[in-house]
Order: sequence, then C-alpha cells, then structure tokens
Amino acid sequence: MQYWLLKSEPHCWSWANQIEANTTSWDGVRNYQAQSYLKEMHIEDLCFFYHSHECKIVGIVSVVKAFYLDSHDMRFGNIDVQTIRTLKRSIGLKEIKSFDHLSHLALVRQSRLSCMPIDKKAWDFILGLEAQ
DNA sequence: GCCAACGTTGGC
DNA sequence: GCCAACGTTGGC
Repeated sequence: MQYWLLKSEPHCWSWANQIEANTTSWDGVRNYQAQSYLKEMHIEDLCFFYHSHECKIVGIVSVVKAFYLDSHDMRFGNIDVQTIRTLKRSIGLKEIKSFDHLSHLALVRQSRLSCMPIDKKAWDFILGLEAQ
C-alpha cells in the first residue's frame, strides 16, 4: 500500500465534483515526473485530494484502476480514483510547512508538481492533524 | 494579479 | 546538444 497526493485546481475539478462523480478518471496529467508517479500507483492506494490555489488537503480518494493509456492521447495515461471521504477539517499547506519533519515532502519542495508520493509516516501524521 | 520556478520549444 | 525565449503552474 502506497500513499499519494493529487492536486486539482478547484475551478477545473473540485472536491464537490469528486463527491458527486464518486469514481472518475484522473486525466490531464502532462508532466513527465507526475506521469511516472501515476504509473507506480496500484489499486487500493490512498491519495490526499488537494485543492491548489486554496492550498489545502480536503479529502481522500483511493485508486480503483491502475495506469492505462488515454484513449485520446496515447502519449499519456490516467488512473481512476474513487471518493473515500471528506476530511473532518481541511489541512492547509501553511500548516504542513510549519512542521520541520514534513519539509522533505515534494508538496513543500516542488510546488509545481501535481502528483506526488507521501511516505506513510507523513501520511499518518497529516491524518492525525485532522482531529486537532 | 504577480512572479518564481520550473518545463518545453526551436534555432543554431 | 545547447540554450534563449517562451509557456505554464501554483503559491503568495
């Protein structure tokens, strides 16, 4: 089981859209590094759903279909994700940045990356913030 | 809305 | 294959 973070521009695809759709193809990733992470994802992996611009994690989705080529553009591929749940409270980038032991995250180091791994330790810690 | 930090393109 | 110019993303 691996953990990830997926960024979405809320004006394009918001958490509300995700809840309504329940299952959706995660397409439109056009960055080489992000694509390579998509390829590494497996069914049942969990992903934070992050709103860019608002800069906060709002929910959790799971991978329900592994990497497959996009039918319209064979140079790139997608995965499918399913809504798991909304976080009890959203967790902002500012808060994440306030912890030194989270400074290694690509979320902090590579702001432009839209799809990235989250190690289990960081995943558990961030989820723990939810209850506070 | 601005701009830093990338990624991409194309002329050489 | 280098790199200048340009385009894009996302945090602020």
